[in-house]
Amino acid sequence: MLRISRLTDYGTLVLAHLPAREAELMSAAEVAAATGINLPTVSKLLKSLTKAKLVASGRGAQGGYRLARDAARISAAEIIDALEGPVSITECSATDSHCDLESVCSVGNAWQRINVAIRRALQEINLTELQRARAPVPRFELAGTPIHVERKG
Amino acid sequence: MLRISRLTDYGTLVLAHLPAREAELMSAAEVAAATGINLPTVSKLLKSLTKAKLVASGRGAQGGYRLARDAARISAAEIIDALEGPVSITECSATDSHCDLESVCSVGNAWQRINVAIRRALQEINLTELQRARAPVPRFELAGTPIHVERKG
DNA sequence: ATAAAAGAGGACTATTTTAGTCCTATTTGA
DNA sequence: TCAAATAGGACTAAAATAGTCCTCTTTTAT
Repeated sequence: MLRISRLTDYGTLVLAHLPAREAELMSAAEVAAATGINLPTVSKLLKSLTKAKLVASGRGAQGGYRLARDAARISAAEIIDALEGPVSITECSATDSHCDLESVCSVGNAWQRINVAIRRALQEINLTELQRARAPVPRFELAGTPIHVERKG
Repeated sequence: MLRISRLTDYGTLVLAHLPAREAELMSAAEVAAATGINLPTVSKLLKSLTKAKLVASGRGAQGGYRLARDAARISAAEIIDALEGPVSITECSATDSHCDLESVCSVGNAWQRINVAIRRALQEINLTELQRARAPVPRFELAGTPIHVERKG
């Protein structure tokens, strides 16, 4: 449930290894070597991330990639959107369409609202935080009840 | 993305239509009629929900289903777990295993921590709230920054 | 007793998503 | 002008999801 795809996970790893905004470009092959992910896959990810403007690219010899902005200005939500498209938690909330069950759907946009809330939270998490493997654990507050999230093991 | 499956969405709808804890049982066929979902699918959902103890069943003639507890005591997290299994946001966080990229994975359990946080939040949302189509919008607070989530349109 | 109504459980198929690979075109620097 | 790169997209393979169906057991009413 509530799963991001493996490619998005890899994509985050790729982003975490990329040179900073003003630094020298790094080729897809180098990124593949650094991350241990297959070159074709890295290449595909970098293309998507470039199209989404999270990554800047240079073509030709000595070409390559680097972050398009400071890591602190790249959010988890943007990474997900770039690699999976802006899909929502349920199908009918995704399309904002009228599904067959509409007339009977008392649940309606409950999941939708949850989805929005989660997405907002994800917008507050940036790549820098994703890079810090042991960063302080996030805290969510829902409907006034603060919830502290402990580390797993 | 962060998507729940369509079956989970349907499952929530089914739950929302089920009689309360002490009420009379409702057959799968009746639930199917009430929700507009195919009988085989409703049946499958109800079996899963029963196995997960969210729903109580009676067999034989006059048999059927009803909620096993008050709607207020059934959380969104439980619904997801019942219908999709306790899968986590990323693969390696799901298995707690050692993936090939471990040595290089500076991202590590960042998504994992996010996942835990989201799950905790989901535990605070109950079926009653899911039933209220226009309930007050949830608020998340992440890492000290309160985020208010407006209604969509 | 027995038949009918209902759920339990699981096997199976089809569909859809996701992942991964590869080919061709374009750009750039030496 | 050649080689090193990215851009873009087509294609295949694998996996997850959805949906259907069959058989067995339980319960109630006749």
